Amino acid sequence: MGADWKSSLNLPKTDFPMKANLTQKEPAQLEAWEKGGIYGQILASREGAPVYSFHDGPPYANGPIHLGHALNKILKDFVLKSRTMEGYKVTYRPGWDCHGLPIELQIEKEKGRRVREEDVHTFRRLCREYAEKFIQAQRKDFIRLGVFGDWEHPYKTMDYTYEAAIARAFADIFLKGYAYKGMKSVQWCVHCETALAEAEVEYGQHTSPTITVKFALAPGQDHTLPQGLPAEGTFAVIWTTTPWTLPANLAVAFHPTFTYVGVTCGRETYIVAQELLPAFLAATGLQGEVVARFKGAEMDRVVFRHPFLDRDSLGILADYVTSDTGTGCVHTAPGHGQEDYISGLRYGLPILSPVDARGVFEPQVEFFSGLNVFDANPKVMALLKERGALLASGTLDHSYPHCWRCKNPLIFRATEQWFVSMDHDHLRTRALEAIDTVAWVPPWGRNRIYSMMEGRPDWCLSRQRKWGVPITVLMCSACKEPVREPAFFDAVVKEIADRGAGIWWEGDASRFLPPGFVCPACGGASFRQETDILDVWFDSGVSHRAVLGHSPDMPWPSEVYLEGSDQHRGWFHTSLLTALMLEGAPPYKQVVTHGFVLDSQGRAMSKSQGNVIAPQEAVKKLGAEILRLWVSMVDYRDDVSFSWDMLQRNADAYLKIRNTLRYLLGNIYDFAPAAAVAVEDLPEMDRYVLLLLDKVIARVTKAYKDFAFHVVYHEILQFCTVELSAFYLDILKDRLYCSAAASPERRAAQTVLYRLADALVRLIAPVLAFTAEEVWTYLPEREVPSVHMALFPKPSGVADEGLSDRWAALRAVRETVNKALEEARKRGEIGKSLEAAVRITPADEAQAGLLARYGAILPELFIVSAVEVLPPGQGCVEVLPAPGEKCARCWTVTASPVAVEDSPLCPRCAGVVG
RNA sequence: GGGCCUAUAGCUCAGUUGGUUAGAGCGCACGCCUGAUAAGCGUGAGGUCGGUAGUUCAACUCUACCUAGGCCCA
Repeated sequence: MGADWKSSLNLPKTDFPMKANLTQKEPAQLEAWEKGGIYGQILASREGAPVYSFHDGPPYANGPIHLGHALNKILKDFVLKSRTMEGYKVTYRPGWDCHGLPIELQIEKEKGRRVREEDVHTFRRLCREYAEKFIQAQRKDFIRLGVFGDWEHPYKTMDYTYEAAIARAFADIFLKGYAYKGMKSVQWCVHCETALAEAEVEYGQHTSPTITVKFALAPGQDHTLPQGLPAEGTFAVIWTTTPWTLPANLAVAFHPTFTYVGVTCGRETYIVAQELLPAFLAATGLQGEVVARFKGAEMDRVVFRHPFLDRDSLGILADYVTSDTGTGCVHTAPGHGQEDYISGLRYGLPILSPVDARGVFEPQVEFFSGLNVFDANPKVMALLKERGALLASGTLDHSYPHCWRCKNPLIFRATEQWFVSMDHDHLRTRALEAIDTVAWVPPWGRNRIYSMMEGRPDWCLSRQRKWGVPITVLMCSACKEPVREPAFFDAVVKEIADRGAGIWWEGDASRFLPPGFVCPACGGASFRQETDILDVWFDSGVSHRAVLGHSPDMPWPSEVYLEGSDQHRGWFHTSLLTALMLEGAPPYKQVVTHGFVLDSQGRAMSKSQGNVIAPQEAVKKLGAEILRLWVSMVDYRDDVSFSWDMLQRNADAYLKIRNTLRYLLGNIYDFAPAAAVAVEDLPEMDRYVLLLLDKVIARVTKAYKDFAFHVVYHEILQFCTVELSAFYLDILKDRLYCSAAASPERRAAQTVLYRLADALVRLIAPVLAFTAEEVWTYLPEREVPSVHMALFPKPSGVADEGLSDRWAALRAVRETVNKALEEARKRGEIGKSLEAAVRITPADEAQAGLLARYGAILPELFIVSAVEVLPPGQGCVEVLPAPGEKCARCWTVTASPVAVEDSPLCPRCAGVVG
């Protein structure tokens, strides 16, 4: 037995645990951060630094957070932390969207419908409490993810000050002339006498009457008729399941590309889609001869006559016309159908809807006034029959919308609503131009929002609901003109700021008018107040104004908006519109979007599919850090997959990074940065590694800047595994362990290890927020108490001078040697590589020159005991058992052992211990 | 049905303006080490680049269509 040489080695030493124990350590770290006021400290450390304005898109305060929320907030945290480490002062004030239908519905479900109807103030209080409850729950979960921010002072769209900002924004838009009152067709329950949102509609079987009706071609057409179609005795034939909507008929729609025929049956000629001709003939029992054949496009603006009213009905074109039922000619009543409404707008038709809230025809309606619409169906049919316009009738069982509460069938009814005009002050044009001044990440976002903006109708702001901010408009009872008195709005907004938007329902809003105010238009002194509330998209759409521009740390506009790609239609869209109306410029310079979280099969997560994974569960099982690492791993610009399997594999990657850092820490336990070796005095391999580090620093910091976090992940992991663990650190072991502790060569290695640790911990900090902080406390020196207050690493600035090329060539040789060693190992000739000596025949002079130049360090580089380089030849590597004796200290096989204390030692080790 | 988008090894990503045998890490298999040890090292096996048709001397890369999936709209 030789002496205990192991104790003479400088083996790694660190208390930094190999096992992360994240699920236990993270809560402790969070507590420490909170106790130390980390967020405030970071801001304080950036006093006077340039400001990076960041504005949070508010999640809806309804239900616990899901993976999509986690993805979004973690991405935001990457941005916040990385921009901070770039040296900016970044304030993060999270927000919540609180008003709106889903919460109303939830309260109605919990407390019953009466609550809403009986007392608006109680109802609103319940909604407010509900939202607050989920804000607290979501806030807790967001904090748990390691997201830093001003969680004590988030913005909530139901805050009185925020509600006042909404009302102010509406007032400004209104006073600038963007808002107008118009008609829109909505789903309406005649029993509940209310408009219904899409979420309140239930589809169920319903039996409707069907009628086939002819519309005569109007005499004296401006249009050239298709060839073969008689100018007289010709009819377009429509088919409908809602006879009662015929009094509101204003058009007949044709599909522009369908083929239509004129079929002559007796003295009359009927226009129907060719494909539906057999069905038409079967239904009517007619027989006929096709006399004309033409495209639907030819019917554009051809005029027909209403079957029983003294009114024209315009031929129009529409893509939604189908050829599976009916006749291919579609009865169009813009006041009674969604598609009809759109067509009506396009053709400039009035939105006629002569039906009141109870579903009763208004007095001016000929034949049917005072009748309930459903009761009117048979009467309409009778009248059609009387006029000879009814070609066929029957019934149809089909899916039809019903009220989710009273279960009665719904109707479409045009009602008065407030709109934002897309044309006022060229709003649409300016929006399109503004889109091109914004940087969209990924770039296709530009096209997406552009085409939406290009095609969208006027923005309907009205909601016939209670949980929201009222449209604070007063209208003259006499002439119906809205009041445009600025003092009125000032008074309303002030009152809302003090006591909340509920004040609108506290009696007559005329109290906000200046004393003695009369209608400027007619002199009337009596006013009626608007009862609608604002679309919640308006609430969040003005967040830039409610939140930004009030303090120097959060200037308007935001540098970036970062949300899911669905927000091209949502928040990005509405925010842009409000900003252009209010400020004349977009509220963001850059828009970053992420995709949706899908399951491992690439399918959407849904309760019905049972493939939902909760972020809370992932945090509980593996820790927030692993979830954060997952976010950084995937390319979020597409949809991202999530599965336990993936997360588990990610935990392995985490351990690789963690262990690499642990090894670095373990080998600098006796190193003081003051003892660092100057870069120019470092061995070439050490300088080469610093060069590699510089490249990683450059690539990673650029990736952060470009929001390309998955590049960060892959760069770091690649660097830790390939460059460090498998190459540099493996080779360095001999030097670190066996050299004299304070020897220049060991100090050189430690200089590099320290730099590596210091740089890596900073580079990973935005992603691995917890682990980086843990590592930070183990560094021998740190200029700030938290890694999150630190800056990204500066490059060492090592000059290349051919270094990377030469070392790339050396590493190629190393690979060949490894293959040869593996073969020898397979033959059982060696175990570990130190048992081997290699003999290299270079392939050419160039390689021979390279190997000659580095001859002295080749054994170290290959981790073998001896290397012999022969004259250039066919390029091969031979592996032989290394001749000599195994050094008892460093395990290298040495040809010239020295006996020290009965042990054979290599000359180097003999020198070190002697 | 329309708009936008995605599809490269089991997983996550690379693949520059079309140009040799499509790369990496993880995972997997086999082996080594036992002085990073619930660690470390080495070697290896995995892909007809979603499918079909086309443009081209040449296509993972360009075009069209199809399939599967996602978001938004209807």
